[in-house]
Amino acid sequence: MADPAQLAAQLERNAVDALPAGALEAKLKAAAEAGRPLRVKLGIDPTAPDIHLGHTVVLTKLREFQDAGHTVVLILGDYTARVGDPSGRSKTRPELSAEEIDANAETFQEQAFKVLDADRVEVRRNSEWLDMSMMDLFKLMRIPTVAQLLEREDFSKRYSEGTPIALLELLYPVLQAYDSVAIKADVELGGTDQKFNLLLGREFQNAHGMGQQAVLTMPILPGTDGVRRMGKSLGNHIGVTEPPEEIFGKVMSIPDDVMPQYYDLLLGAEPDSAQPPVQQKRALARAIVARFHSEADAEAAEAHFDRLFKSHDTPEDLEDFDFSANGEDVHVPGLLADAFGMSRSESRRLIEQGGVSLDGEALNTLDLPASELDGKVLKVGKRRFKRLRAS
RNA sequence: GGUGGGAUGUCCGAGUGGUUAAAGGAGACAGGCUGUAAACCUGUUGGCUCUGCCUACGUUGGUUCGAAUCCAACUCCCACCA
Repeated sequence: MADPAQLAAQLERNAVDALPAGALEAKLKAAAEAGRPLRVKLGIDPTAPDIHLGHTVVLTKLREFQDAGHTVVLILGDYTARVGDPSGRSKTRPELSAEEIDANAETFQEQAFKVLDADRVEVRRNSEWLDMSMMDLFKLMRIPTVAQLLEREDFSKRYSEGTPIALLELLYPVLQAYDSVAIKADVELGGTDQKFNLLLGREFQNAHGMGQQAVLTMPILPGTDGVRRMGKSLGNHIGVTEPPEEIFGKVMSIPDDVMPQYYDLLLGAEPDSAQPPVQQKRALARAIVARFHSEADAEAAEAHFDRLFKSHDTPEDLEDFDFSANGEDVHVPGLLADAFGMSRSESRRLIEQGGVSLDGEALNTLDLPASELDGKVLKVGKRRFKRLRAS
């Protein structure tokens, strides 16, 4: 095992906070001496079914711990998901059903293993210990004070703005902090927005007379809009299970100025500044696709991208859309609506704006005979295609 | 429990009896430019059998030729006081 100081420095690379100073190194040292692996905690609430690149920032860091011989304790927050983490939120989260959460937890775990080494993970669900009696809960609720909880930026902001804060939400940090007690965490990782919760975990461990975890916070990856944090509900995410072409395309659409962050946080590398920005971004997109799929997929995705946006060809394997030809003219807005899942009014607008084409020719009529449509490529906007088949 | 304020389209937010499918902004989408970047210009942004029709301003009912706008009840939210 490497020298603790060196390893600590390596593990703290690109972390925003490593608290308290020197704690990680001390933990590593103690572990090395005792000859036991550290228990490194990450809690994820399965509020959405997919893991996106934002999640992988912290997962990648966990992987580094694994590679150094430590154990990752992945907590699927099935119980806390029902509470709803208010971190960075300005509104109360909607309530999820137990079934949704369960299904999400399944896929989450599966997808997390795209980054983590499955052999060195202990997967737990926090319902195992959070489904406790009120008496036990009361004991936990004595630990933090209201002032302490309200100190948190998002709470204090909501409080002073008059945005409602459910009592339940105030309880969230308590539950997460108790997770650390339950699994005896040595280290806990999270996004910078988790700092308060992670630190509260230390306090809880102390109150339970156990060693306090070291805390490591990672930067938040911006979404494809380059502004807000990546999140599924914000519609700016790139999911790790998305098809290669999708990932490639989405990466190509991020603003240039967040490229260095993507490089740093996802690849642990820097862009080749000798190259023009487009080339830097292509290399980034290739690397990300290769990571979650394969080199071959990355190449194919790039070729696909070029076909679409460089040579403006249609993709090679596009989906068929069967429409019924009954002798009468086909009402194109209806066809579009059925083929692409939009409203007829929306289709009509797109046609009027020249956003719809048939075999590359802009469409300007609303009704066409089936023979004019059969076998042709219908294109909507820049990237939605279907091949029409009369039936 | 008392008093006062509020609920408008994806979001924010104007609008206090008629020309309001509802100002403005954001976002989104489409077209131009381009590197599916940014910036910028233009257009669109409830639905439909689309030069018209239907549905919409918390819910229900009422006043009126006519209501998002007035009245009543109800639901929910916020603030202050207790």
